[in-house]
Amino acid sequence: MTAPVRVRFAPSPTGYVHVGNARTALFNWLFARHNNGAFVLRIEDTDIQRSEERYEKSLIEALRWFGLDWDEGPDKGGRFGPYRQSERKEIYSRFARELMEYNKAYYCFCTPEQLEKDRQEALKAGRQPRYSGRCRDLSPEESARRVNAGEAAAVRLKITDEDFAWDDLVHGPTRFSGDVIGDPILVRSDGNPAYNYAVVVDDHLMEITHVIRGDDHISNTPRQLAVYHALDWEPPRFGHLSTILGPDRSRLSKRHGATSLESFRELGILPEALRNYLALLGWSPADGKTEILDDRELIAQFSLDHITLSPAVFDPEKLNWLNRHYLKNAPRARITELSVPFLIQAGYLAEPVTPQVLAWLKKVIDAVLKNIDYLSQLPSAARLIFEYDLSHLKDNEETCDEMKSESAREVLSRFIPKVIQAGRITYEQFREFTREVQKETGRKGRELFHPIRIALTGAASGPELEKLIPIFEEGAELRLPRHILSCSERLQEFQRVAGIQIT
RNA sequence: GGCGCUAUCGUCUAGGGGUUAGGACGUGAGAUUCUCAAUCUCAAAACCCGGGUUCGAUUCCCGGUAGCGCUACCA
Repeated sequence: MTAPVRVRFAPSPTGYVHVGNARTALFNWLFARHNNGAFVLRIEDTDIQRSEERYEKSLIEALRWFGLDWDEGPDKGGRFGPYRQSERKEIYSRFARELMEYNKAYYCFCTPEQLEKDRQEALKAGRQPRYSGRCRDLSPEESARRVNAGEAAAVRLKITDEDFAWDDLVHGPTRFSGDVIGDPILVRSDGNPAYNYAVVVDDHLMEITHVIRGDDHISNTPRQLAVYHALDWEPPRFGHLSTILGPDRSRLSKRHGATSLESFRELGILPEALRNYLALLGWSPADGKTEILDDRELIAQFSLDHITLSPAVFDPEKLNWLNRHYLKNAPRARITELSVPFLIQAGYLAEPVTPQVLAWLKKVIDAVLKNIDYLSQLPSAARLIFEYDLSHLKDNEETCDEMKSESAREVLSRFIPKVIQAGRITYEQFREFTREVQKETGRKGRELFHPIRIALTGAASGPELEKLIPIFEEGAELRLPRHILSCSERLQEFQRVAGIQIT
């Protein structure tokens, strides 16, 4: 009987969650869920000031939006708490003291300036720039005296290991020579624990069994192994994930554009699309072919065996493709609801959004959804519904040419009066009118519909008229910040601007 | 400088000592439609370089190159 799997995600709250971190979180979550294990959220906030506590809130909110849930964390507790590093400082100093008692750690009084000087000299002499060990053999009495005298001191671990080896969950057997690292800092002179020390203490005490993290931590692993060894603790299994790169093959960062959970949310990317995409970045399902996987499939199929070792370039186009897929397949009611804030922001809707407006909006979404990659594109895709703008008719080559043609004027001069006279029309009536116009003018197909489309929408392209006409007619009766013009209102306006003569 | 990680279409990847090197995004062409899109069909597109091992290497080994990471009292 093996111990139950316990994994964790341990971000520091910085105000946004980078996709690289989001992917690490996702992989841990998938691994935990696949193995029916526990997923722990721990906040690494030792350096965060009080004023920045709100960051934790937004971090948790972003992870929730992303679709992850955790079994233990600062917001829900658990029997291994507290789950904030800032609340665990006594724990770190307790083990540091223990280590010093056993002579496995010592006070270091070197100043940062001194250390920097050592470093430069070592570099110049072509030596490895690691800690010299100056304070390593100070007597306990002298150390105590200097600390009592108020001298600033950090705590360093005494490295005794020959080398460090572990069987990496994704890279396989990995080995580092012991002489590449100097004695690492455990506790900084300001009393805060160093990262490589705090994670070890936390991971051990929280009984973490598998540490899945970015491969930038590979060379930190020996340091952490040294701490496990000194404390006589059994280390967890480590697995290191490759980096996510930007299109220029440098590490993906904010300067590459939308790279945080928050920014994808603002763009109107669906969390399930992002989950699917990120899961595929560095991992592939066993058949090597399936691209679209929901959470159930992701969890069922997830395995550390199929992790790619090489770094992956983040491809927004493929994310968009997945997002379009999920957008089209999600329940319309949900997408409609999600789209409301974007349309309010554009000034097309205002609170309160009544059930009638929502019902109508569903039709709008239905008409324009296939034209967009993500929800924030909705206002521009639906613009020709909310606004009837003829000002660009003349500078657009396509519409301009169209309007000049004899056949277009012929079609419209017959079509427009029919609609204006009828007032409100249904799509069936519209079809009747177009059939009549067809009979009267002999124009059909593109020649018939294109001018009508331009007259009705002010644009040469857009959703099917079959969908637009009821939307215009029903929209005209709604109370919206901006009145939606009905078909006949549009055509009256068109007549005025374009000067179509009615025969 | 030292140490480490990585290397298959433009991109994400599957595969693996003998394959027509598979899939997806994107791209191009065609079909369809009142238009754009969506959809469907088809197409172009890859094993970093050099040396071993081997009957045979894209696959295994070594080296090079390139990219990335670490080399902190950052996390």
